[in-house]
Amino acid sequence: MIVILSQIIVKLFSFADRNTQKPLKDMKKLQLQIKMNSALFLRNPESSELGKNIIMHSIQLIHKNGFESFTFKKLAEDIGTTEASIYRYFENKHKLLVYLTAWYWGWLEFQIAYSTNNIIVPATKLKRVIKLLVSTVEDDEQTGYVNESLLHQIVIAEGSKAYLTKQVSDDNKQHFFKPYKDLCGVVGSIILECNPRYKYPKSLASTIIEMAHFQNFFMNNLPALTDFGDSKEEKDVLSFLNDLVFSSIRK
Amino acid sequence: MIVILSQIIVKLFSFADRNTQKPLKDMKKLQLQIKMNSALFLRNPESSELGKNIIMHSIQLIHKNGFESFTFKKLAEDIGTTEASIYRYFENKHKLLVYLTAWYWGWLEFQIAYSTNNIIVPATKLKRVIKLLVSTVEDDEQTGYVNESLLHQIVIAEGSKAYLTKQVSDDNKQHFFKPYKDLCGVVGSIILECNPRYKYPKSLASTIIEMAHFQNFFMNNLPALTDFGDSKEEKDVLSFLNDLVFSSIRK
DNA sequence: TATTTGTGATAGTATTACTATCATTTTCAA
DNA sequence: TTGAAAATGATAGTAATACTATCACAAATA
Repeated sequence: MIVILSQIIVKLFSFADRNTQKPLKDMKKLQLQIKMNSALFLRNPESSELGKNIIMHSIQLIHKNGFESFTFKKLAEDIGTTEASIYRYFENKHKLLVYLTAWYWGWLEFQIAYSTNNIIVPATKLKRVIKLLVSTVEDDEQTGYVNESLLHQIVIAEGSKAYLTKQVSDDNKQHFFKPYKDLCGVVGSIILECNPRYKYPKSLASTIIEMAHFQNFFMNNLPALTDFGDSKEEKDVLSFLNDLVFSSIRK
Repeated sequence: MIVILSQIIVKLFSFADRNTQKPLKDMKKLQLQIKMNSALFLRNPESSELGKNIIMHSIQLIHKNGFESFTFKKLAEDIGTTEASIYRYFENKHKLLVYLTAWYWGWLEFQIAYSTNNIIVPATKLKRVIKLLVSTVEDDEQTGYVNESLLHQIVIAEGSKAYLTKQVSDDNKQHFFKPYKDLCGVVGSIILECNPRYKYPKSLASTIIEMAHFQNFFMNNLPALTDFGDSKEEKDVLSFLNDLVFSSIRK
């Protein structure tokens, strides 16, 4: 079974035994696949073991040492392959970063769609969304080679670098940031559901998204910029954002 | 006359004629000097022509080509000096970026102090502050070698890279971000003047500061993330932020 | 089984990010 | 005004980065 909803493909695999062809009970799994813009890569990393290793190990390495010190050479050594092989998948490390963040936004949009599915009251929906944006994610077993928890932290610390470049307009023309914009659109329309007369739904949406991450980063690294330096708790960021958002739209 | 207020030094120079020693009328100038953390440089760039050239040309080059493609070699060529000479002033380009952003925050704090000087009503003060944060600055003649207008745009597009690094905590220990934190403190206390019971003054302050820049960047580069993509006008960002801030603190 | 496709191994280049040395010029203090 | 100290320029060199190219071999596929 395959379900496709806009950018996300949900596959229900029935793993079968290689020899007997009988379905294996415990290997029946729901598998999430985020549809990626193919202009982001030279060869689809999902299509091979090496590709999946590139994603998996790049997440680990960027998380560990930061994007600046991350190189394809180090990644190759980490995986046990060669630099040249990695260049067959990604043109350069910038594209890889954009790929990773785009994947994250796509994944998050699915989480939001999934977790606000049956909720009718828009304000409740919006609260769920904010919570998802702020919260540390657990590693999602539905997506084999991606560690969402690490990726979340990468998006916090390095995500902005994906678009804070001179090529942002070119990249945008190639729709590299579509998942981010889609997410922003989804959040914006929930805001409008809450208050159809609110004037800045998209700007408020991007503010929530950015601040969910920046306040977290500040809290942990430059605590004087926040009011949560002592507690360092996500729930405080959550309270702040809820207060900010709902006082704006319920005026 | 020299006036010193926390981080800023205001010098009133009476330029005198070299020969007659009579003060020259039209050359009487107010000169602003931002006090910089000396751990940011190896040799103080304010102390020499070459140093001032480094600041002036680095602002031009980073603005023109972006921080990623900016190198000390290109800067040296632009100035007409050598790479080695530049390394005598700054350890590396990261320190230079931190220097430039720190300078900007210091300068902005002075602008805020100056322009809210005689205002009594806190809300009016806060509005002024938001306006200063959002507005394109005119090149300030009081600061010879710094083009504040270009620097403002650099801070918008590259400013976050000053702290989004693995060394952020080390840099913070050396007080590299003090000007930013001070500014945030100033804005936070104006917020508290408006409403002493508001719970998140510092987080709201950093939100205003970051969003004043990010919404501007989005508006011009990723307009789908804002509600101002059509107009592309600063006054719209201003309205959004005013709405956001005052509905939060006047609840 | 022949052919395409992907990977590994190796090599090579231009640029970046520095460090080092030494001669020359400028500054400043006695 | 002179003489030492400090700053700059000129040049060279190194290790790492960010790639590109080539060829042999293995695996998948038709």
